[in-house]
Amino acid sequence: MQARRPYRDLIDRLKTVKLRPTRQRLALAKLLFSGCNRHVTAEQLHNEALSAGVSVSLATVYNSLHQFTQAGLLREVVVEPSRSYFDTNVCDHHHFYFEDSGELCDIPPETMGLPQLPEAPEGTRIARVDMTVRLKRSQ
Amino acid sequence: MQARRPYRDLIDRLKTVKLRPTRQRLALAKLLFSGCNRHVTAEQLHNEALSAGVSVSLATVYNSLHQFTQAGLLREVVVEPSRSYFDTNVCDHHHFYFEDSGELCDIPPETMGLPQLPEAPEGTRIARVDMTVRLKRSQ
DNA sequence: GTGATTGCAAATCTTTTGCACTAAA
DNA sequence: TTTAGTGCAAAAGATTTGCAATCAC
Repeated sequence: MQARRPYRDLIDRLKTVKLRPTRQRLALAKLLFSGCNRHVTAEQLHNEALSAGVSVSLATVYNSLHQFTQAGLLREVVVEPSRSYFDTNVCDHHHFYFEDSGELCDIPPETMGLPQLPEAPEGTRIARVDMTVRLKRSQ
Repeated sequence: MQARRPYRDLIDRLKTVKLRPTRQRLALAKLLFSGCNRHVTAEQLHNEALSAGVSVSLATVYNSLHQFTQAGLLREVVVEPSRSYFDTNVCDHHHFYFEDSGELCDIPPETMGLPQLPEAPEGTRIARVDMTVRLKRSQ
């Protein structure tokens, strides 16, 4: 049933967060949100868009990624100095980071207990907890 | 007792990790290791050195920070895209990150239980676990 | 139409690099 | 003296910005 109006859902999704469904945003949203959860860098997404025949500038990719993040559609993950990943899974969860390949991957929540969190210091509240389990090839 | 040979300990510390105790490395080591544990960026440390009347180039600060890190004297902490912090506390521990000020601070280990870790995937081993509790001003 | 969005190229910021010079052993 | 370390200035990445052209409403 979706076949006849492939963009309707994405358009609604963008409108809901008050972003105009432009050609570029729609194409990027399609790449990001039509399949499984993903972890992408701006550069990767830009290349994917170009490969898919969508002409978007890298600046617009950055803008869109930040707008999507601000709107709660994406989450920014910092694991490396000087390269940001954007995660389409915005639920509470943590990451494996493969140091050898630079690949990022969700940790299935059921494989780890909830960490016992410390209290937030006076005058602050916890905005988010990020945990990264850094992996290396064994031996 | 240390007063008469203020640099002896630092010199030994550098020699132990096979780094020549040059004027610059000693000055940086002094700033980093003479007081309490610290979290600094390259830029911060460079400014401190200049303020202390030690002439060091920023390139040398970067080199030294990485050499110290490789030698296990420091630990690199990634909490922000495109800015690295270096932590003089190399024991297992986690961080509070004050998003408003960019300040980084150790979480006292006794205030949080050890998280139950997931198994490392086939063929990998856990190199390190980084947890960052991101804080915002409350209300 | 009009205000939001885009693309481009230039600017910015952090970090790294190449290489001649200097200093530690 | 010999090799490691330093400083500088230039290069490299990733990201951002300014602004005229374009597009969604």
